[in-house]
Amino acid sequence: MPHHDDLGPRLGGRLGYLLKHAHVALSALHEELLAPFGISDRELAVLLLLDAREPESQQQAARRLGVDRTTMVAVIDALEGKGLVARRPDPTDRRRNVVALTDAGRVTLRDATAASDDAEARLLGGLGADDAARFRELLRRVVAGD
Amino acid sequence: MPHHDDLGPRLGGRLGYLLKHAHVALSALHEELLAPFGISDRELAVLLLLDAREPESQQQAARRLGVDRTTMVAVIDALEGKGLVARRPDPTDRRRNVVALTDAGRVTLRDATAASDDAEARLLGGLGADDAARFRELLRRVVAGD
DNA sequence: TATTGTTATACTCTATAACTATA
DNA sequence: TATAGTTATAGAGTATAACAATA
Repeated sequence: MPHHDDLGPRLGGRLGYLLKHAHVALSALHEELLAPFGISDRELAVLLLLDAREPESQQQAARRLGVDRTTMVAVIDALEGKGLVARRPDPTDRRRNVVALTDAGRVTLRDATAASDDAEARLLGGLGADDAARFRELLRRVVAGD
Repeated sequence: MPHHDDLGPRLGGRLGYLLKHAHVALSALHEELLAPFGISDRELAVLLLLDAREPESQQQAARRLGVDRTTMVAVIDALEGKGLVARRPDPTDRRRNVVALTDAGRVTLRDATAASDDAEARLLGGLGADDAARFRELLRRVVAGD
């Protein structure tokens, strides 16, 4: 991980620098805390999406996550290889795969989400509970464009 | 750019998702607004760093930005090719290059920084001035670990 | 021996184009 | 003709290893 020597206020205060490094720091925490469950932060995102939206075709899931459908193929391949999701042909349109969580996938999702909650809490550890909640809400509004 | 269909609160509220998409949105704004100056957001970061810290060796600059020294070689190559920075051998240690802004580099830095300020303002456009300042301060504390 | 800049190389992430099977 | 999944391929971005010059 970066060493973070002093940058001076001009670069160190830029939003691009700050957003990138916050994301890198959270990714490192996720890599560490999700390791026991054998999944990545991106795979957890797909499990969360399927849990909320199932049944969902691969392409629908890809659109919601903002990635290409060809990217989704490899992610689903990996999750299926671990037994966490299953592809079934959609009976009403046999071009499609419906992707659904398995029982093992639901267990992993529950435990890995708790680990991710821990990673988020560590990232925001320096803020008190009130400021952490404020930060979450402001960040949500930034992304939503409100 | 992503279409952002509804994700449900579980995924759409995760910090990893929010930080990534805020960063992607800002990168897109930077790509658009920095185009007239012929530099990328990463090149602007290096110009800002050199302006604050010059004279600086390539390796010192790389450490401060948290990237590998081999990555910095290509960035400096590009900036030098555009006439915005110049490499000089360090007289006191001839293994090193001292990298300094040229006059053209200083002009580009000034104008591109104004464009980047505009990009940041657009990203935070939905927040009022008070909330934008609050968000900046909280994000800075998150990265600093305070 | 260790360090700086460099090159060559490889690995990850992602997208584009083309193929297939269905519609 | 168009769409879903897939494969092959290529382009960023970044890191590791090895080399030459210098300390």
